[in-house]
Amino acid sequence: MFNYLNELNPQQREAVLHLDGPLMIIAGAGSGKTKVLTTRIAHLMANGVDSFKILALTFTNKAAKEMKERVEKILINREARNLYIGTFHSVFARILRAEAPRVGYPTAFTIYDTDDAKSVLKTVINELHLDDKIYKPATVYNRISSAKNALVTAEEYAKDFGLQQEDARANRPAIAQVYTAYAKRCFKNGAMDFDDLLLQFYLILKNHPDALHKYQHKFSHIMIDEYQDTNPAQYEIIKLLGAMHENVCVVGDDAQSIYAFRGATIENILLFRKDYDDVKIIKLEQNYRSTKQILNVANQVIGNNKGQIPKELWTENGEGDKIKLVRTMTDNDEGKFVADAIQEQKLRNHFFNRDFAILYRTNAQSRAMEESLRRMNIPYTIFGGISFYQRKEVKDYVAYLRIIVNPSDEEALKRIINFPVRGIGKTSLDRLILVANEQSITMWEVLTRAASFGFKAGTLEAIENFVLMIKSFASMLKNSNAYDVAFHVGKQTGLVRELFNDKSTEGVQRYENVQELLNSIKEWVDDKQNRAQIDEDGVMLDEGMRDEGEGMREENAALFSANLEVEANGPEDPNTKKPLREDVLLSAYLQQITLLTDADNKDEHADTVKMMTIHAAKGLEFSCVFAVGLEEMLFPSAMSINTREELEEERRLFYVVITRAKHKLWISYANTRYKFGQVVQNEPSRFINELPEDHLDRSYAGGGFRNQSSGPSASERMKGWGGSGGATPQNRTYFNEPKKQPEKPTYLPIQPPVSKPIAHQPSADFSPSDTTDLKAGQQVEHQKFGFGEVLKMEGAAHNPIATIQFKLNGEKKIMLNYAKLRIVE
DNA sequence: CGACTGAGTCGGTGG
DNA sequence: GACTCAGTCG
Repeated sequence: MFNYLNELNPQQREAVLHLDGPLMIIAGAGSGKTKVLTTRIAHLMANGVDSFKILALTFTNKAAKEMKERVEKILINREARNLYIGTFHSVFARILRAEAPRVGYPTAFTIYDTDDAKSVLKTVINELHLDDKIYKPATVYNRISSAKNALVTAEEYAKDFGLQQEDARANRPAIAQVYTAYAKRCFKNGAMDFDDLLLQFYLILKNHPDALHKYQHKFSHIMIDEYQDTNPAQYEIIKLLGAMHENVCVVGDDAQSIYAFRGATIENILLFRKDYDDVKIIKLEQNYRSTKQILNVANQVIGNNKGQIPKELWTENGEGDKIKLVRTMTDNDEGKFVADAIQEQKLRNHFFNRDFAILYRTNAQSRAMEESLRRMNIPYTIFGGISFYQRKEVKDYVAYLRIIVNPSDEEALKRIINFPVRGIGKTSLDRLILVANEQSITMWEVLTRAASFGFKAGTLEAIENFVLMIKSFASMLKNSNAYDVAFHVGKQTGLVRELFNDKSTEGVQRYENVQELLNSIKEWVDDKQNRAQIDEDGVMLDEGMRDEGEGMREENAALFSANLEVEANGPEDPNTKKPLREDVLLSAYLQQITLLTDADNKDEHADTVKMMTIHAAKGLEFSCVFAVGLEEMLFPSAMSINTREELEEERRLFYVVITRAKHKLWISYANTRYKFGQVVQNEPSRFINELPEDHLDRSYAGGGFRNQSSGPSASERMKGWGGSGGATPQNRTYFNEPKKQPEKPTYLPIQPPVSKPIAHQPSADFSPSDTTDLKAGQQVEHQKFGFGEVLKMEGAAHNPIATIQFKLNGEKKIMLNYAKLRIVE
């Protein structure tokens, strides 16, 4: 082991050497925070701390992964893999697999993402007969989320006079009811939302002394990254967990606190000092990232905020260029400028694509950038926006997997009950929900006992087949790993085949996405199995769950899979088959993917220009940064200019974007910009005025960059050929655009067949025939389309579809249940 | 039942 | 401009 301590400056070393007792590290941007954290972990282990007892919590999977890798690099032995490093959400989710039954949840509980949660909210809002124009799911979701982040349960919420008043003033007096109903429904579904992962864990620690005791012992040393981003729930949990050893080390930078909107509070930094008797405080102020010019600008900007923890970042790095201030006429010109500048820098200074980042306030701003980069043939990757696992086709597939692991999961059930079509339509679904609510049972229970609720014969048969199918999948859980189950499900349901048969561009993409999903499951299973083989003691300790004890684990594994079959096949002899190890089980996989974000699936090392929001860029660094859209109403956001607190958070955001840059920084704004399809004019951001003049290069700001081209602008020229700028999720990572796209829109899409039918006067004696036995080859007459010949018959028995070649109107697909056809011969 | 269409809406950041 | 929702039609 090399002497890692030599790599540190005095402050960093001091932080690493402080092994026991509370420690707070105030780490300025680019001051080597991750290095200190990882070195400290290594040092703890070198000094005899059991690697299983170290807990490190981050906010992103990426940060967790990086930390793991860097610890592994320092340590030569393989101890690093025993560390408990992860995001708050993933670590707590893992613990909850073992502890959730204490609060009445199943071990294989489902984690609802934001879409699932909003969908549940929509359901309960409707059931409460509230107007969903006023009680918008998104708004209500945020409100409930804030409550949970502040550890306010539905009960407490309803009792809190202040909250009731706030809601009344906002014309949403029934939020408390919605919260209660929502919580109840999630519980019934065996599902937790993101915030529940914190709230429920907290409740368990608070109400179950033995659980608290267990985890206090389990984690002798705790480290928290990005401490300024913690919310009260996280704060309280850390406080509980750390209360026994008091070996809590937090790292944060108040200047980079940008997550107040999801409940984070800087208060936690102040509170930390009060919670322990002697908190060691260390400041890291030497910046290793940026040039002097950039750092000076950053320092000045943040100086406009009141109440910062005093610190002054400095650097030994070179002077560097001045910051380039750019003004353009339109948002499209802004994009064009950025693309040109990237091209120029690549040629002149030999930068790679990967050296550039375009950072913006809102995701919507990516479009103008994309268009110009595409036009210049510059490869780019957009981070943020819709995650792979949120895509419809992927989510549908996953819904099947969810339902077999947790049949109470109503959201999953609703997605797939009639997909692919199996004759359980909206009417039947409504009925099902009605019965479930009346009887206070889950939809799944209604399905399993459908016969006793008087569904009509056809529907009943469809339901019974469906139930049988799901049960047969569930019976696989016990003996098969996640991949085998998933593969089987795809095959049996016809999901994969259906997508395969769709040869449209989107269809092919969807098929590929589903293949990708299967690959990811395979990879996950293989990875887990490989890791497992390394352990000699045969105990599954993968991510540090060893202390749970073997008995516990098997019990869990049995529980997961038993869930369904108990009713399906009767209790099984537990001795016939050994239960599968927990970590290759489908339920574990499902919980994990919900916590993945868009960024976790993309290659950050690819040689592409990176585009993302400033929020998403926190913790990252780039040689060249374009901070775009510095306009009033956009940055600062129109919604954040009413209070000092809000405005200061926007300013911190500005500070964050400046400090992402290592060598070169452009700050740009446009005079006009499209918003909701309309042009709006904006003033330059007030933050521009806070930039120190002597560090600015204004040669692009005097209107020097105008709409200089004589012809129509890039975006205008691109209009009309397809794609809304390529912002579709499928092709967000874009490599060398094939040159098939002409400079001018000479290509027009093929016109779809004429949609208006050529008039046909029905025969005088027209009367619809019984078409149940219609066969290919028969001659028919259609009320509107006229005479034709049946080419083929397809579709399910309850919904037959005929393809008919009409003499006047060409080939059409006709659904016999609705169309009126007369059989001629 | 489901694909299509026109109208209406739009508050942003994320695990 | 993009997305969702209610209504229409085959």
